Amino acid sequence: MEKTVIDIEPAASVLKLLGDKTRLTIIGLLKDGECCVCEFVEVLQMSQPSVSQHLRKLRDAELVKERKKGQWVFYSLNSDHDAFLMIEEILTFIPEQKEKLSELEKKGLRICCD
Amino acid sequence: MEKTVIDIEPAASVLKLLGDKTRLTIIGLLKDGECCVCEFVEVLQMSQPSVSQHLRKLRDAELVKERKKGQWVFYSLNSDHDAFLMIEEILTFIPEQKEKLSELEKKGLRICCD
DNA sequence: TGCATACATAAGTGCATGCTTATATAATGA
DNA sequence: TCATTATATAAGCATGCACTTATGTATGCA
Repeated sequence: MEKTVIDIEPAASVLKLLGDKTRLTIIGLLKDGECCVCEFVEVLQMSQPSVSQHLRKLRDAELVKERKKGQWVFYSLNSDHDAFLMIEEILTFIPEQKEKLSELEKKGLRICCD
Repeated sequence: MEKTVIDIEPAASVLKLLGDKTRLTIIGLLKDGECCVCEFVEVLQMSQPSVSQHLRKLRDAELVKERKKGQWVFYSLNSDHDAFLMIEEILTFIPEQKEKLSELEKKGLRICCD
């Protein structure tokens, strides 16, 4: 994929969205594939409405896509976004988040979403 | 320089600071060398106190260093910061800001600070 | 049909943020 | 010494933001 220059204002908007611990963790989790809302709630140890509201911001900015399957909604990174490469690059600087998901599995809490 | 992993929380803090049009522009300008406050004021077309307050946030986070020379204060990127490499990487995705400085010079407004 | 589950949305609240105006500090130069 | 220039800081204000609680919506299943 070709590296695109992102204007200051949209770039700042994306960075602002990433500039929140919760959302940065969400994006970090999505690096390794899609997740459903209930997984975020478990991993982040936050209320469901709070998580939903963060996801809405990310979706409004089109940083993530949603896929509905049954009663679940799966979120994933939107690789078509202008800032996708920048986000991927940023994610190389933060710790792997998928470990949190495997811990979930150990606890048997990743029961939903299949 | 060795690439360091930055924990989620400090990473989010840095991204939050960059997630503002004004501060992102300031950091972009500093990529090409140090600038003094009056230059920022001219380039950004903002009030001096507002610029100073943004610089203070960047300085409090140690993203930038200051150097006093006469009545001027020159700011520069702090290459010792844990997030320096990440910031440099992010800057490769946004437009060059130094053009704004050369425009200043054309206008003869980069008179101070020598 | 009715209940449970997964998720979204709305409304309210407290705190953070970015600006403005006014003033302080510090260096320079007449 | 006094005015000027460069910068910082303080206080006030309007807006934004992240949370909570309460409720709405949609799907699945007995």
